[in-house]
Amino acid sequence: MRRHLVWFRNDLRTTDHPALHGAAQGAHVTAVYLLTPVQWQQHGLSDFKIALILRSVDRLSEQLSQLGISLQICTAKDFVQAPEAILKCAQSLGADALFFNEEVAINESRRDQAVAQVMQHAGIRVETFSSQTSMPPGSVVKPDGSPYSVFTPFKKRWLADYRPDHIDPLPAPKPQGPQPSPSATPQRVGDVDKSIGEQLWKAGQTAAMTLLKSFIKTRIQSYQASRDFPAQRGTSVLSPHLAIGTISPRQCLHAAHAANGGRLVGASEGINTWVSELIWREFYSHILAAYPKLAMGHAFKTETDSLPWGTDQEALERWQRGETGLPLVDAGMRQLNTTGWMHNRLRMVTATFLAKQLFLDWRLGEAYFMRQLVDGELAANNGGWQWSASTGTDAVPYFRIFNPVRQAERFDPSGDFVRSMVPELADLPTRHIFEPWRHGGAAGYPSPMVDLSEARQKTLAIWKQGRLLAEDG
DNA sequence: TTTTGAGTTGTTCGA
DNA sequence: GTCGAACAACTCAAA
Repeated sequence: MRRHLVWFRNDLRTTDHPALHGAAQGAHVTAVYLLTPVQWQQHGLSDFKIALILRSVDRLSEQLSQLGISLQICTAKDFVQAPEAILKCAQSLGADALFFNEEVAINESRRDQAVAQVMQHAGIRVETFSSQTSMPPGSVVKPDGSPYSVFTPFKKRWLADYRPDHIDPLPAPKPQGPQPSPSATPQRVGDVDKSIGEQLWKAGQTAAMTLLKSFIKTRIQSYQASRDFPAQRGTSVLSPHLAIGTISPRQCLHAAHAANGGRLVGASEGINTWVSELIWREFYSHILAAYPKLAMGHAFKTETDSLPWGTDQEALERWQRGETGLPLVDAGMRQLNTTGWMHNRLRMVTATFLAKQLFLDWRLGEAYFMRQLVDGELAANNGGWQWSASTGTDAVPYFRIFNPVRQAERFDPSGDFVRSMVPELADLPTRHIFEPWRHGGAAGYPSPMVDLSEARQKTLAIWKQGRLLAEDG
């Protein structure tokens, strides 16, 4: 019987796993997961995310074991060492072929090309699949084959190209003989303990599916109305699972459409809006695949790279610690620091604050988010930051500058979210809580690091000047 | 090729 | 308090 090796990466599940499904057709399957601690460190992957990955690999190992599949856990220093490690594993198993799902990010696809080369050299076939998005990057294009750079036409095309078979998730393969005992990841990798965030972030595909089902059953209908209020549990919070692949976007779309009688049209506002958010994720994956320069620190709008972005380390650290003196900004940053996750509305508020009120380089904010987020994905994080900084595809106009006080009044009207994250402000009445400096301040809480009105004027002036310079050539 | 319509998520100011 | 205009034109996508 043929022997196939499946390499698991950002797809830590057994259901709707094209590579696993493909490998199991008439062959004996073994699985491998490669720990790359140095790569994770260099990439600035968050401790929350690393720990969630480790725990999810353990769950995966158990699931695979029930299917009679053994999961080998190997370690390589970084991506440079990856091809050799995978080859060794394949050869020791006598594998005929290697199966895996593709990743778009630049380092990952370089690594994968190197692996494919090494394998072919050794006479081992390589078969790749796509599952990070529902529609593979590069597949949703304009009639002339070029990529979309504006979301709305992309979404229209995506919806027009939608076919049920894009959405129907694949089953887990049938069990293949006796159950091997599951292997486990180490308790610590580098400085990271596997139990970090254990209470917050439930690992594995079963937890992900439970979360999806409860969201579809009880919250998706009110998603549109409640998604912007960080004090409410209005969003799905499935992003950590999507990031590490304990659930697939197809499974999410399938569940959303099943809740609507299997149809796409005529869904409720809640379902439509949530599906739209999943399409945003697909949009940014397409964008990153079409413009690899985005993964190398370049703005989509090239001319914005020459704006005088700041690098003030002290200002950056105040923002990072959540000590800017602007309550909603600080609440968002502290939510990120303590949980690894931040509500979408606050990602916009804190990102806009960094790029437009502090006029710090948006790349510094992007990198910090990646280093902290449990759900960090290069494509979506970069897309979101460039949107906020007005440097990206289909970005917000440069003069659209969120005012964190106004945003707090609109989206945290009771002040409860700020109170929950910023204990220094917990005793302030709602009418004082968003601008404590106007009411004598609060013990232990800093005064605002910028005057919002002045900062806004300054940013508008810089952009106007930048635009004039760009026109001059 | 030209034309036309449209573009995630805001804020401020003055009537 | 509410409302419309200004912010700034520009680029994209499709007919």
